[in-house]
Amino acid sequence: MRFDKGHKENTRKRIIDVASGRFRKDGVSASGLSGIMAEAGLTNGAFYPHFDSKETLVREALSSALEDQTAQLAQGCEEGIDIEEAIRRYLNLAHIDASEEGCPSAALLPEIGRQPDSTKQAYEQGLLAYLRQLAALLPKPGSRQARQQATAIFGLMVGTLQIARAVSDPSLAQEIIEKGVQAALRLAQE
Amino acid sequence: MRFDKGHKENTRKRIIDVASGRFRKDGVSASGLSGIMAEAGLTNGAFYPHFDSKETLVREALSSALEDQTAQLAQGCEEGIDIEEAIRRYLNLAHIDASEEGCPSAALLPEIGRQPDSTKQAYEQGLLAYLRQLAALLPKPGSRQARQQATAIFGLMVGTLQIARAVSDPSLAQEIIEKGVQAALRLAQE
Amino acid sequence: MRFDKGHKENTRKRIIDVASGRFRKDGVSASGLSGIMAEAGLTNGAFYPHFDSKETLVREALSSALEDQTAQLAQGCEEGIDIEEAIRRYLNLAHIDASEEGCPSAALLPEIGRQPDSTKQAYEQGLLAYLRQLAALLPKPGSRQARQQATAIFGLMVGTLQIARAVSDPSLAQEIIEKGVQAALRLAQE
Amino acid sequence: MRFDKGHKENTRKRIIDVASGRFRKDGVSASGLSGIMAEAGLTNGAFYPHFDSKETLVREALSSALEDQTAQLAQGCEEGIDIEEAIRRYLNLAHIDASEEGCPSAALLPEIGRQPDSTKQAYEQGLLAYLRQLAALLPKPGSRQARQQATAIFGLMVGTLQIARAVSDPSLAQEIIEKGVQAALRLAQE
DNA sequence: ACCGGCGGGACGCCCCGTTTCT
DNA sequence: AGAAACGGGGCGTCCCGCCGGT
Repeated sequence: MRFDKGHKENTRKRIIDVASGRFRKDGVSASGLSGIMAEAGLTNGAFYPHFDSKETLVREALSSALEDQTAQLAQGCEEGIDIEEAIRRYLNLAHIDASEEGCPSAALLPEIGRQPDSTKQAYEQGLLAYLRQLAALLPKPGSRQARQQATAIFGLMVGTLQIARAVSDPSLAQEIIEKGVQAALRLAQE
Repeated sequence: MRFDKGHKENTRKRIIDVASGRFRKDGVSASGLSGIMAEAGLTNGAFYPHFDSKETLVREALSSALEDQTAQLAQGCEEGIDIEEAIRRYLNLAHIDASEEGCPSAALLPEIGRQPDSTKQAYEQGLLAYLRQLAALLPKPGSRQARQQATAIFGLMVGTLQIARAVSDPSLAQEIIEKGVQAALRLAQE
Repeated sequence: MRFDKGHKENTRKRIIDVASGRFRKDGVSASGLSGIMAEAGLTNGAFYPHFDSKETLVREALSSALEDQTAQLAQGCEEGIDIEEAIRRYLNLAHIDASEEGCPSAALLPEIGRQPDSTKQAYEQGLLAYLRQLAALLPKPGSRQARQQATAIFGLMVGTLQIARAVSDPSLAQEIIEKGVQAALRLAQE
Repeated sequence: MRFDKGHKENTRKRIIDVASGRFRKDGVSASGLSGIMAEAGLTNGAFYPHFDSKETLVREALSSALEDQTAQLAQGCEEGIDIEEAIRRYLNLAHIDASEEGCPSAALLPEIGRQPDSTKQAYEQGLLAYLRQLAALLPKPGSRQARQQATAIFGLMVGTLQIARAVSDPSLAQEIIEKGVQAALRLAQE
C-alpha cells in the first residue's frame, strides 16, 4: 500500500539520498530538482511537501553524507583499523571516480563556502564529528592535539583527492595520491 | 577605422579577467555569461566572436588565474621569501574572504574535476608550473622529491583553506588555518 | 463518534470565512487554496470533501461576504441610520485599508465579471438583496425608482472606493473619497 | 528585415499592446507571460531584454492603456462631443463585452490597488490626465470643481460598468447601464 | 568583416489546483 | 479528514545563434 505509516519519512530519506549522491557527483548548483525527484521516482510537485526549498535539501543532504562518512569511519574503527589504513581507504584510486558515494568535503567544499550560514553550520557540525572520529585513531586520542592533527590530515587528504580528480593524466593522479598518503602518514606520526 | 588594432585582444582579455574573478567568487556553473559580459561593459552578443562557448572561457580563465598565481609566487621568490613565508601568504586570514582574487584551485577544484578533459589538461599545465615554482623554495629545488613535497604541501594548503572557508565560526576557521600552517611547515622540513 | 454533528458544517463555514477574507484582500486568482486551508487550521486534503473545486468556494465565499454586507446594512437600518450615514460608513477612510473585511464588490468586481455564469448568478442575487436594503433608506423605499437610485449610488461608491485604493497619494485618496460622498448624497436627494 | 533601426522599439510596443489587452481581459495575475509573448509572436526568452520583470510590464501596459483612453477622449473632444456623449460612449453595451479594449480602470482597479507603489503612481498619473480631459467637457472647465465633478462621474461610470459586467442577466445589465447614464448626467449638470 | 543587438528555446525553482489512498 | 503525490504552469535566467549596422 502506498501510504503506510512512515511512508513519508521513507520518501524524504529517498530524496535526500539521491540528492546527496547527485550533489557530490555534479555539484549543487548544477543539480536540478527535477532530476533529483525523477531519480527518486517522484515528480516535481512532490518536493515541496518535504522541503521548504532547495537550500534546505542541500543542508540535509550534506548532513546526511557527512553522517554516513563518519559512520563508515566508526565502522572501520570497530574493525580495528589503524590511522594508516584509514588514510589509505580515503586516498584510494577507487575514491577518485566514485565521487557520488565519496567524501562530501572533497566534492563540495568550495560550494559549501558559498552557501548561506545555516548550511555552513550544518557542515561544521558534521565535520567536527568526523574529525573526532578520525582523531580517535591517532596516538593521543581525545587530546586537543589529536584533533588538530586530524584537521590537518583531513585537509591534506581532501586537497590531494581533489587535485587527483582534476588532472587529466591518470598516472599523474596516482602519483599525487601516493605522495599524499605518505605525507598524511608523516603528519600522523607525531 | 573604429577599432584600434589590438582592441579585440583587449576586449578578450577583459572578459577573461572578469570571468576569472567571477568563477572563483561564485563558481563556474553559478556564473552567468550575461553577468560577466555586463561587468566587462559589453553585451551578450559580443561573447561569441571571442569564445566558442562558455567552456572555452572557463579554460582560458582558469589558465589565466593559474598564471597569475604562479607569477605572484615567482615575484615572491625574487623578493627572497622562504617556504614558510610562501605558506603563510597562502594560508592567510585575508585569503579566506578574497576568493575572487585568491587561489583558483581552492575556489574551483571540485568543479574542475567535472569539466571536460580539455579543461582538465589546461588545469594540469597550470598546476605543474605552479608546483615547480613552489618546489623552488624547498630544500632540494629541482629534485623529484621536492616536486612531490610541493604537491603534498599544496594539497594541504588547498584543503585547509577550503575547510576554513566552509565553517561558519570564524575563530574555528582561524584555528584551522594556524594548524594548517604548522603542518605545512612540517611537510616542508624534510 | 469523533466529530460532533455540525462539526462538518462548522469547518465548512470556517473555510468560507477565511476564503472570503483572503479573496477580498489578495484577489481570487492570487489566493491559493493551501494558504486558505492553512489559515483555517486544516490540510489541503480536507478541502475537497467540502467543495467540488475552487470555483465553488469562490461562489460560496462571495455569497457569504455579500450576505454579511447586507446584514451589516440591515443592522444599521435598525439603528435608524439615514442614507447619508450609510454612505459615510461605506466611503470611509478606514474602509480603504480594510479590504479584507470590506465590500466584496469593491474588492472583486472585475474578477467576478470573468467568472463562470454560476458565480455571476450568485453575485447577482447577493447584489440585489443588498440593493434592496440600500433602497430602503431612500425617500420612496420599495419603489422601482428607489432601487435604480440605489444602484447608481452603489456604483458610485464602489468606483470611488476602488479609485481611492488605487492611487498612491493618501491625500488624493481622501479628496476622492470626500467628493464621492458629496456626489452620492446628491444622487440620493431626488 | 528583422533588425531595422527601431525594431526593438516596435517589438517592445507590440508586447505592451498585447499585454495591455490581456490584462484587461483576464486580469493581471491570471495573465501569463508565455501567453502574452506568444500572442506577440515571440518566445519567453525575448521578454527580459525588454522588461525587468512582469511588474514593469504591468506598469507600462497600464500607462499605455490609460494614455490610449485619454487620447480617445481627446479625439472626441476635437470632434466636439459634449459630456453626455462622452458618458454614453463609456456606458455603452458594447463596452461591457469589449473589456480587452475598454477602460483599464473598470477592468483592473482592484488589482491595481494591490500592486506595488510604483505601479500605483503610474496609475495615478494616467488617471489624473484622463480626469483633466474629462473635466474639459464640464460646465466650468479647468476649475477645481470641474475636476472633482469629473472624479465623481468617473467613479460612477467605472462602478456601473463593473456591476453590469458582473451580473449574469443581460437585461439587468442594460438597466444598470441606463440608470448609470442618467445618474452621471445628473452629476454633470451642476 | 568585426561587433553586437536581439531573439530562441530550454530549464531553473517554486507553487498551484486536484486526485488517490488511508 | 488527513497524508501524499501528480502534472502543469508561474516567472526568471540560462547559453547560444542569427542577423544587420558601422
